[in-house]
Amino acid sequence: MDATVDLSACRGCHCLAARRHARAVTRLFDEKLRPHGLRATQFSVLAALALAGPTPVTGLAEKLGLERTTLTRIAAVLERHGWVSIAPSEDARERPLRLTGAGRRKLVGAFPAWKEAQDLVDRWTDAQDPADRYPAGSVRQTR
Amino acid sequence: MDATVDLSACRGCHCLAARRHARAVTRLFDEKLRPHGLRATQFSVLAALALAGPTPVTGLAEKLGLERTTLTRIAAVLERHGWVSIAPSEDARERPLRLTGAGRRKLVGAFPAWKEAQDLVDRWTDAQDPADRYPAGSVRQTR
DNA sequence: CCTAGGTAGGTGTATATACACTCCAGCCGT
DNA sequence: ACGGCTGGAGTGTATATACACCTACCTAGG
Repeated sequence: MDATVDLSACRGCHCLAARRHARAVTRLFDEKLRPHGLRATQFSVLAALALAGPTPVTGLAEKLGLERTTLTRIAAVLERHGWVSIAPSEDARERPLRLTGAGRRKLVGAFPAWKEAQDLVDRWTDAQDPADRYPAGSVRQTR
Repeated sequence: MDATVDLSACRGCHCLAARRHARAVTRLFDEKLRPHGLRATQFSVLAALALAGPTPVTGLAEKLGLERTTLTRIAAVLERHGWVSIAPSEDARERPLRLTGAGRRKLVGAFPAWKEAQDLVDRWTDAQDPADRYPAGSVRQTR
C-alpha cells in the first residue's frame, strides 16, 4: 500500500558496497593463493595464529571479527589439513588453536603470493577514489 | 626453510579488513531485515530488480559484482519464496529475472528497516576514521 | 540443412557465514 | 556434596560464495 518509497536510495547501499568490495578483493587473494591450496580466510587464520600464538576459539574469532561458530568450521578444515591443532590447556573448556609446523611452512610459503595481492590492492586504492568503488570485474583483469 | 619472512605485515591485510568490514555491516543489515524475513543479499537483488526491471542472470550478477553461479542459487531461494520469477524472452537461452508483486511488496515493506541500517552506517563512517576500521564487535553495540 | 563455435545458464562440490540450540566443564552458594 | 549458573565450544540448518564442469540454444559457414 505504499509505492511512494524512493528505492533509488538503495543504489548507495553500504552493505552491497562492502560485500561487493570484499568479494572482489577475496577473488583476487584467492586467485593468488590458489597455487598454494589456501583460501584467503584460511590464510588470515594461520597468520593470526602465527602472530598471536595458541589462542582459544572465542578470542581468535573476536580478533578476526567473525562469528565463533564460523571459526569452528574453518578450524575444522585447517585441522583436517594438519595446519593447526588443539593445544593443551589448564581449563578443559578451552581448546586453544595452535599453528603446526606444517601450518607455519604453508603460511610462509604462501606469503609471497599474499604480498602480491596485497600490493595490487595497494596500487588500486592509491589510483582510484578513496571510497571503495571498484568497478565490477576490474579486479580480474590481471589474468 | 625461510623464517625471515615478516608476517607482521599480515596485520594490514586488505582482504581481512574488507571481509571483516563486510561481515560487520552485513550482520547489522541482517539484524534490521530479520523481522521481514529478508537477508541483506536478498534485499540487494530485489532492489536491483526493482530499479532495473527484468534482467538476465549474467547482467544482474555483473551489476551486483557477484559470480553468476552465486546469483543462480540466490535467485532459486527468491523464487521459492515467490519474490521473483522468470520473465519470458525471445532468446530462449536467457532467463530474465523479474520482481513479482509479492517481491515488490516485500521490498517496500522492508525498506524502512534497510534505511535504518543504512543511516546507522552513515553515522559510523562520519564519526570514525575514513578507513574502514570498525573495532570488532562495535557494530553490535546498538542492541 | 547441418555442424562448429560461442553464449546463457545450471550442477557438483567445497568452503564461508551466522543464528538457534545443545553440551560439557568449572565455579559457587548452601 | 549437590545443584544451579556461567563460560567455552560444537551441532543443526540455511544461505552465500565461487570454481570446474555440463547443458541448451543461437548463429554463422559450408
